[in-house]
Amino acid sequence: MSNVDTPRRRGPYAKSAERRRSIVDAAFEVFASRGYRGGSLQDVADRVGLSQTSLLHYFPSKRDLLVAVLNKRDAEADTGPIGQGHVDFETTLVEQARYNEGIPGLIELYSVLCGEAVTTDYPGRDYFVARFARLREEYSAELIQLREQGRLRPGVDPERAASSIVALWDGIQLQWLLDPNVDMAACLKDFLDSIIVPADATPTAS
Amino acid sequence: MSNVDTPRRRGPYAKSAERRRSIVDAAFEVFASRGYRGGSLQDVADRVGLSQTSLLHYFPSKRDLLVAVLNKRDAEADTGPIGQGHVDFETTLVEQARYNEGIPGLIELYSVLCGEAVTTDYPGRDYFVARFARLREEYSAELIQLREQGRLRPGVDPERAASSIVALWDGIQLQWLLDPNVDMAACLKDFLDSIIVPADATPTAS
DNA sequence: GTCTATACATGGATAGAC
DNA sequence: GTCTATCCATGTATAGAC
Repeated sequence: MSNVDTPRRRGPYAKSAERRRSIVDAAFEVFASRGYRGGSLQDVADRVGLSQTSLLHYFPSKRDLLVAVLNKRDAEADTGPIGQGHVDFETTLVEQARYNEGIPGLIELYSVLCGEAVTTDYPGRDYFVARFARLREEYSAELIQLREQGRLRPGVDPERAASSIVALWDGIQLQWLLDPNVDMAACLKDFLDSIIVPADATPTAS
Repeated sequence: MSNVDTPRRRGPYAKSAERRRSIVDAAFEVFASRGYRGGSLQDVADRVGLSQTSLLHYFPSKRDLLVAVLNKRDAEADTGPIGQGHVDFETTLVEQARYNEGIPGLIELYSVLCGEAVTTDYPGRDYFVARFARLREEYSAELIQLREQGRLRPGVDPERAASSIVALWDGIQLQWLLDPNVDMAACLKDFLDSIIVPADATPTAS
């Protein structure tokens, strides 16, 4: 609110924010490799070089830390290969998938927490429910738009196809984590080609 | 070895086997709703009406119990809608998916443990690695067979398609668990139709 | 802000009586 | 086979000194 744009005070505030960032980074790694339930605050604290209690000074509870980690995940996932220029739906997704192969930690975190999300009393459940709902809507809207351009193959249901894109992506990540030989991007591309007509196949002119 | 076929002794052995079964059943439920790491032996013991230490008499460690649960999962998953008569690859899969909607516990267990499987030092990791490898081989073989029958659509790569079938299935289960409105079987059918020509479309005669 | 000390619960697993 | 008692490790979280 006040003066976020003018970082006049370089004092404790800046340091505190940095601390928080490094804590979230550490928690990200811990949760990715051990899960939320399996990871401990002590693990996180050790990586930051802080005592477990000091860590709780920044994040009052483990749950709060998870929320922060999930937010960071969103931020990192948005940092895709392409900036904001809307190129092509299919191209964007495939490039994103290819790009993700370079950041296995992100995929690991996602897959682990997503599996845990279906358990009872899980703090991150709502996050995944909302995420899935949002992705389905977004992709569905994209597909409807493609249909209007005559690029959606006949008989394809946008809603179901949107669910399937998300599903295929999530599922292929699981396989890839357990066997890196699986070609995530290729699988995704094959599927997208089966429901979408390539852009250069129906242009106005060539 | 000795006389398994002749259940002469109805004594302690039969009872012990029954106990083991009920313990595995309870563990199945506990791991399904809380995960392996989140579930406790005490939870399991309480459901069976046994002390936690008595439970360890049957399964020396929590890890052993997980193995037993995973084996039970295989057994239950094999108990599909169709017996053993090989009808049609696509039909079999879709009916299996539809059937699974009636046993959410099985799906929940699978999804949770599968997510945990990508964490470090997880006892069930090998199980899932092997399972994925086997499914990919099986499906791939089926698709190659279909190709020989001229029922595989042109341009479809059997290996990748096999991976994708498994991936789509796993992923759609996750979504379904978090939102029952998602139509698992329909998504699977759509995808299969996009790579396989329906059986009644290329028969010898009609 | 950072720490030590500690509370308090829960976890898996063992020893040994019955 | 089943239990109680117990061990020992680990977990999250709090209190309070510095």
